[in-house]
Amino acid sequence: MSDLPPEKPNMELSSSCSMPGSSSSSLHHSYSRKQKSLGLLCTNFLALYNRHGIETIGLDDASSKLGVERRRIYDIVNVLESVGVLTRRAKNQYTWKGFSAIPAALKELQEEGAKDTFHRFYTNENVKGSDDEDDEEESSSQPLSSSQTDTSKPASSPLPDSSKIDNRREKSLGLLTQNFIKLFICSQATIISLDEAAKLLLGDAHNTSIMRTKVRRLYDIANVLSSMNLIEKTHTLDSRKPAFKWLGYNGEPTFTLSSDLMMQAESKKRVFGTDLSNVSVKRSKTHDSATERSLKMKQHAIAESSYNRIFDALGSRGYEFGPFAPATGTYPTAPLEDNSKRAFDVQNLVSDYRPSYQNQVLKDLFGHYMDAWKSWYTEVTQKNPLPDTSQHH
DNA sequence: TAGTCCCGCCATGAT
DNA sequence: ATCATGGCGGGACTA
Repeated sequence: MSDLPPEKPNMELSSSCSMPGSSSSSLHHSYSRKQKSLGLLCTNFLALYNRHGIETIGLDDASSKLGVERRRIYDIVNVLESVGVLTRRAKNQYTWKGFSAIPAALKELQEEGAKDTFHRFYTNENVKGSDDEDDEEESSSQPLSSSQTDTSKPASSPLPDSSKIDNRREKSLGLLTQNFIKLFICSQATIISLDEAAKLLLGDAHNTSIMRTKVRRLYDIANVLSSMNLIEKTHTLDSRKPAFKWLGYNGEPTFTLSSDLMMQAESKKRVFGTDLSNVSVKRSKTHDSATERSLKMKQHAIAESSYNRIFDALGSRGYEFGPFAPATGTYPTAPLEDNSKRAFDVQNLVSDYRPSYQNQVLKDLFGHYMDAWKSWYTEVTQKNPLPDTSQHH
């Protein structure tokens, strides 16, 4: 008893229509999906915990501070953990590792994917109209030990259970995230559409249903990975289909609480005299220049292993290979703007359970933001003379 | 219309 | 049994 306090969601949508114009429910605030996106939530999550002093994170704490159901926190935490940013410490508790842990995690994934000639999709399954072969194991740190790769089941036995757990783990968001990332760092692919990724990760499971689900999951993953700036949304060069480009770890980006969250705090209590409305440290991002550094781990030519084979099999239509090292900012294509990034609609949204903490936390954060921003700006400015293009007066 | 992907039911694992 | 996790997919939103 700690949940479901505020409201009992009946079925149906509660916040009826969004149709502007007619009707006269409320003044504004059309329900916007964006402000509830996993990506935005992740950004807020990081803004909240990505700073010195944070050592452990409680799921309840995160849940209440961010004003979302626990379920969503699990989603975020799972993918963050798969990249090393977090580690599960105990029930309800995670240890913050920070972005500095990403490089090592990526390297491990890279090696992991390189070796281990994925004997993936030994194809076919049997029984059950649904197939779905996904091997790959691994998780933390172990010198390879293919663990218990079941697959020794034929014969007679409805499969006891030994592999039942693996089955679950197999479909976990965390593992999916790692495999998704491996697709990029263990091959020359630079741009991959979620559709292709799903196909690749699945063993060619034409099953539409499974595909759909997998893709949904990939969207979730892509959103949080995007908010960390590890990937970025674009389109495949050829077909204009939406896809994601691997950016790699380029240093830790700056995170800012979504304005609506800030607004909540502000409206509740103007702690700060001046208006912080125009702080918008946002917009920075590491847009273009990010490319080059990403090939950091690209020098491993080992990739030609099984992955490439898979890519071949599917035909190289969708992806964007980058066999040549993009010397310096060699962008294969136009930046594609899309800067829309996350949206910060500042409207409304006052509901929320436990408004308590907010103020306090946010207050803290602001100090942090300013610092973070300043040091970031300084760093960037020094590292790169910043010829011009600085839209700051 | 084709993409996105939020929402929360409910199976499953931990206690 | 209760509580913690987290698959999963219907179908509402968006572009």
